[in-house]
Amino acid sequence: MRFSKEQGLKIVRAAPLFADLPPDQIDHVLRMLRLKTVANDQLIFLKGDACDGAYIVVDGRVRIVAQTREGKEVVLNLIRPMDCFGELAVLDGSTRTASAYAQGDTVLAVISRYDFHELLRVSPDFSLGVLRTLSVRFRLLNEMLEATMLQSLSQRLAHTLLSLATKDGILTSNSTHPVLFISQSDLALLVGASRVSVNKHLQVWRSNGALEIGRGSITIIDTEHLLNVLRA
Amino acid sequence: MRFSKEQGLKIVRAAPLFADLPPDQIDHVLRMLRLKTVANDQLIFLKGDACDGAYIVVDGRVRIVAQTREGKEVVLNLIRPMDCFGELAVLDGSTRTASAYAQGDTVLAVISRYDFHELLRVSPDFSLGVLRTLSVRFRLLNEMLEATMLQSLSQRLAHTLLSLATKDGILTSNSTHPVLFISQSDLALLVGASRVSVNKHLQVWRSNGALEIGRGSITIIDTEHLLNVLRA
DNA sequence: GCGTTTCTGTAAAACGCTTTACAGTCCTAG
DNA sequence: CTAGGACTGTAAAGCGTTTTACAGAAACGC
Repeated sequence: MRFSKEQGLKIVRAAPLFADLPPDQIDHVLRMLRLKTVANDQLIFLKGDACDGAYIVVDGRVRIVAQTREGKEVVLNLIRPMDCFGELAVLDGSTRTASAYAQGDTVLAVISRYDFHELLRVSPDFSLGVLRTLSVRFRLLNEMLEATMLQSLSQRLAHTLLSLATKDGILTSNSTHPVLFISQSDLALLVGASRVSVNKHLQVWRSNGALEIGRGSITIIDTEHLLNVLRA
Repeated sequence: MRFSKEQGLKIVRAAPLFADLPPDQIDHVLRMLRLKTVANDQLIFLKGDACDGAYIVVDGRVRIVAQTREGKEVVLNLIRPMDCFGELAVLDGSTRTASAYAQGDTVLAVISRYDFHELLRVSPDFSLGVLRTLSVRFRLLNEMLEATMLQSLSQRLAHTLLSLATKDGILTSNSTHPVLFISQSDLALLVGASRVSVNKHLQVWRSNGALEIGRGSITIIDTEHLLNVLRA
């Protein structure tokens, strides 16, 4: 399905992938975008699949996931609106390095592999954007690898809580403390640990007054305390 | 210092980074390469450093390393002759994501940040090479992250042994079994574990007849056995 | 309203890895 | 020749995490 002109414009203007495009190329890109809606928890692509195209999240979220045959699972990345995913496989024409699932009902913009390469060919500005996107993602991945190899679970947990707070934290009217709407099981998937141990660490921080824990929500009371965990 | 014409030619022809260059650009690139020799274990750059340029290993090896203040350390990558490193920081103008040390006396070819960007500007073929190099490294990093998060130590060990065998394995005249010249401590750094636990696993495989262990060397007798560990 | 599912909170046992410690062997430099 | 350093081999204790199990509370569907 096609995007309406205004929808399309919003995407091309706001997505970092297109940030370097000069105005006269916007129309060209706009015609390449196809709309795709995905229901909650639905598969978008599986690790090892041949690639069809690159995606930009328009609304909702996408979980990039690695999993074993036995069902063990880790969330490698959470893609939020206006960010793209799946561009690596398009770029090098190889298979998907991980699987992607919709988290909540999600709207995607798709660029076919063919159009993506066409764009790369005609627009050096686009190449620049791709390169920048790729390097950002590279640094993220590197940071994650370092964290899992060198840091303790409590450090990784503190880090993801703080990072989630800046990205998804919601400030309610009557409080200055950011609230995260995430289950402890989903948190466990993000840090690559079991729910039980995640809960243990959260309990410690709750008793310290650093957190408040609700059903499906975590309120960060003492940011400084979590930062100190990172420095430890 | 400059490379001799023949040295330079060999590098430009053999390095994957330059694989896409048309012959008429080779001379241009050749003039950009500077020679740098580094003694064993000497620092090349430190994580967080501003970037000076990108490197290609000509002779010897380079360890890409992450480390904590307390001295805990992991080897993220081993760069072998004709492969490049440090190109990410050059590309996005940011700081080094990890530290680099020479492993053995090592010869490097350096391209300054300025020259690198000049090359990117004038040569789409070079951009292609950079993109390909980056995507290969990306897949490697991804695989490593997945391994550390989802696989057991024995699986990671088996994987690195097999991968080292194909890359550095040496076949002696009287045997068809590849020999790795690496200490168990260095192996431990590669898989991100302690020497003691690495030794334990190696002992198991020795008693299975899958390995032979020497002082500073490991001979892989039964490749199939290690492959089965991976599949388990 | 009632059963089902989802989520949190605990507890106990089991597991794997690290740490620490030490002995033995090989290698090398003085 | 000998002392020191690098490397392997082991053993035991300690630690953090996973696994398993279960209970209670909240949300949901019908």
